[in-house]
Amino acid sequence: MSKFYITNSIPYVNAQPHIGHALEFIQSDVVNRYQRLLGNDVFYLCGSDENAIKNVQAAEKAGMDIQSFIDEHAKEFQDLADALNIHFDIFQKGSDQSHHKASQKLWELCEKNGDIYKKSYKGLYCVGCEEFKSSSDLDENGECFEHPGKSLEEVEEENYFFKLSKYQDFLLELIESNTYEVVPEFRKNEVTSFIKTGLEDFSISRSNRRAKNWGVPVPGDPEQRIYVWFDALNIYQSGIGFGDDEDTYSKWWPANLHVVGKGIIRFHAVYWPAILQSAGLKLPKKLFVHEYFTVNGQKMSKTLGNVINPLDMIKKYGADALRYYCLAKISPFQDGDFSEEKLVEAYNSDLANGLGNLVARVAKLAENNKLIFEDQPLAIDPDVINFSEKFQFNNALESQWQEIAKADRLLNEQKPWNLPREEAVSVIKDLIQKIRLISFSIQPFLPITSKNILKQFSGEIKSQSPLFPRIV
RNA sequence: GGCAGGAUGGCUCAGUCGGUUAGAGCACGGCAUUCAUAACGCCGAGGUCGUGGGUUCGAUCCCCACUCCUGCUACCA
Repeated sequence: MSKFYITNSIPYVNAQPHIGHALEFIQSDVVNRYQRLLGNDVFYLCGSDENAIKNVQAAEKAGMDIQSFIDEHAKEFQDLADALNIHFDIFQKGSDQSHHKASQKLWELCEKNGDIYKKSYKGLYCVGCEEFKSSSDLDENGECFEHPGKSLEEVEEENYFFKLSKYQDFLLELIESNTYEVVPEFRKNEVTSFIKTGLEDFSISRSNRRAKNWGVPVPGDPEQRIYVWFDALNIYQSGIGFGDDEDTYSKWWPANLHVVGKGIIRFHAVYWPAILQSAGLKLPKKLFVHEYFTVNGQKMSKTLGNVINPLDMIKKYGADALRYYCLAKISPFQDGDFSEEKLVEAYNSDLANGLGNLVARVAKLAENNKLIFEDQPLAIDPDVINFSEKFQFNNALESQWQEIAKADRLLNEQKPWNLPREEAVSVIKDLIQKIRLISFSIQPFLPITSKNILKQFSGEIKSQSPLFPRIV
């Protein structure tokens, strides 16, 4: 048994969770549960990035004080996890004092190593938005979209920078050698080609004015706040006691796996290991990068109004149905499309007609024969192990659905309902064990369903109401 | 613009280190049928493998050009 520390990425809590968050929760939870099933000692973290300026702005817009605004939204993410039957060992909030301390400690370690220095930052400041804009935020006239006609001011301020450039060779070697492994391969290539274009130091603080006095104060400089990434990534450490509970920290760190969406790969594959190396801390082992959902073939966006609330889907179809769709019906390494129609299609064809129906027919046969099943040993199917190790959740499930089809065919061939009792019982017992093996193997994917089936197929077996009633 | 990846039946994808009839699942049609949730099983229809050239006895797979899509090309996260 070895320890396994896995992190979900840290959701940004300026809005409600959408179906994309559910996707990542589900994927990381499968790894979490799979590692536990293997017998490893697992710690599973999620948290919330709460120190960003956008949270402050979103709170102002909502007319709420920042802390309540953030707490409310963070709660929504935790509720989503609950609804999906996901249990984080910790949900580390960025506004928590323990996290503030941890971030200041990380800062001090990097500073001690000479990797933090002050430099002036020049940028275009929009008075209307009260924030700096990059060229991509501006229209063809060089003006902010929300405040056309107002030209931007060029403002200069002193900020602290992190010497990322110093770690260029180190990072290239780290990623290329898979010492810190980026999965899938094409994302790894993206990272190495990015590193090869040359790394520049990046800003890790903001003036209090720009930060609106929100966030973690820079140690020894009360005029500045630690800026987002340096702080947010550190939730992975503060959540396990960094700077506070060294025993717990040293038990779990480094992370065996960070799970992230493609949008934040650079921060995890480049900034983060550099910061840790600078601080003299251990580096994470692996980074799994997943893709995004489109909805009915279109990008999700608030303006299109096609944002799907995963809680609605769970209420209507159940957590395992949503889990199944997210895991089986899309490739983890490609954008997948979500639509309620496709969810229902998958539900009916695979869960109701496939797994659910097989369980129902075998249970009824067992009941008719007054069969008592004595437990036999269970093991994870080698295909499931093989695919799960590579995060190919879709292939893992596909392999088990082939087993389901095989069992259905076997039933049709053997026709135990026509056989004398003794022969029938032998066939049925064989099928029961096959179903139990399938259920056991899909436990990380569909935990509730798996548990229900194993419970039903133990001891005296009775026919029960359908696991997945067909949706008409 | 540069780099990377993709374009295969209605949908989602697999595949061919170039070789007689290009596969699967879903959806669809037919047959059969109860142990089962009008479910399972069997059978079937459905593709000029993005476009135009080239190499070859032969290309969906190799080469060139083009079109379209996606990602990356650093201080919004």
